[in-house]
Amino acid sequence: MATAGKNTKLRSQILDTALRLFSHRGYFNTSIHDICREAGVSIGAVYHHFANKDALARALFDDMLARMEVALSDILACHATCHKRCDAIIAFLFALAGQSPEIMRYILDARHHEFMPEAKPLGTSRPYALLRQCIEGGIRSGAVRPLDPQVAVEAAFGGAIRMIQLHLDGVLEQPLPHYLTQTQECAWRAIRI
Amino acid sequence: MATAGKNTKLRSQILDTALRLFSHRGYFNTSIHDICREAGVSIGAVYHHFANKDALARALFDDMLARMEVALSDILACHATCHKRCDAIIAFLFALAGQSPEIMRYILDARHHEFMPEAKPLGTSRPYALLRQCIEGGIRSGAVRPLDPQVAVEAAFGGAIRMIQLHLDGVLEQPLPHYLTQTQECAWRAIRI
DNA sequence: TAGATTAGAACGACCGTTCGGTCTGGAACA
DNA sequence: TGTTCCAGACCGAACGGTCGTTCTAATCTA
Repeated sequence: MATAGKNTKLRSQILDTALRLFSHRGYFNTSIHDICREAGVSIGAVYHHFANKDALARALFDDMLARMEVALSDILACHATCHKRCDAIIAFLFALAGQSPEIMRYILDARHHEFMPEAKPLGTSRPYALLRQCIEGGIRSGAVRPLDPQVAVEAAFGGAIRMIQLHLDGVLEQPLPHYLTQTQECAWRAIRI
Repeated sequence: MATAGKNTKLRSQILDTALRLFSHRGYFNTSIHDICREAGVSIGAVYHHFANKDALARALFDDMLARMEVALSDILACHATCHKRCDAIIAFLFALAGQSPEIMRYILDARHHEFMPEAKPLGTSRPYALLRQCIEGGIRSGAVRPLDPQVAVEAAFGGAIRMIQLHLDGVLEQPLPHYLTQTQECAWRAIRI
């Protein structure tokens, strides 16, 4: 059984290696044997901590989403206005993409439903709900135009997310922070009153 | 050898089936045997028309990109101002996502570098270049603020693309056309002077 | 008939998973 | 304290199945 609570050393070694390999080669191009070789861990250890390959990927995904949720909650708590919150969220996403591209790639790039059949799409996740909450607050306060919330969320953060994708694809000519101010400005102009 | 030029009946049967299966189950969850069964075609036929599974996926991808390029060129030719072009492009993308979700899914959803190692990212494709050309024209004419072109492209079309992703994930509450006007409006406000 | 096309059995390689086993630390007992 | 015992942690060879690909023969077509 996967001991969800206990964080043994091997368990996190496995998760770290899996994140690296999954995000670089993709889920289907990474075998359990690969993970074991790279992590210096036996096959038995993997199957001791995780029910199977799917469950390993899912544990990783839940981990990433949980971290993301904490960070976003924090931002909402630290900033009062919708405008400041949007700017801070985009800055955070850019920073995360710079520091931990593997996390970003795993969250954005992977087609999770291909290997986690019952996985909900990103659009129904808790972090996404926080983005929506941020925008809906702006609409209520009159800072944001009375748009459909889904349209407003994507208008506000879609550009930033796409910029991050370009960054991860190595297509961007400049380092990511170079585009931060303009991206924030466009995002706010798209939805502001 | 793959007879790239000749369009035999079987070849397009194979391509159609591959598109359907790839876009629903994903590349790695679709075997050549699956395609043969569904298309009512023999394995030999597949390997007569395509060098291997990768090449089949690549042929499909090139096909889709070519169609996309034709459609976008057409739009640029039919509309004079940047504003009208942006609106028309978003309307076209929405229409395509509604009529041929499989094409859209295959282009947007698939992680092509996972099975086409040397594939260029979408950000370097011809259709993307056309989007950029549209925006750069707007900047030159003074209709669009003098932004970095990459930021402006993503600000203009990122929201629309994300809305389409939500639609393909089945997360949208209303049918896609319901969101068209607001999406166009947000896009233009993000970049206009 | 020559060449293009289609058929499908067969093969080898890989991959996820299983399972019988070893090791270790500490609880229970004398 | 010394001994026994056990459960959780970890190991890795082996298995069964699938998949991409090959190959030879059959069939069509011009």
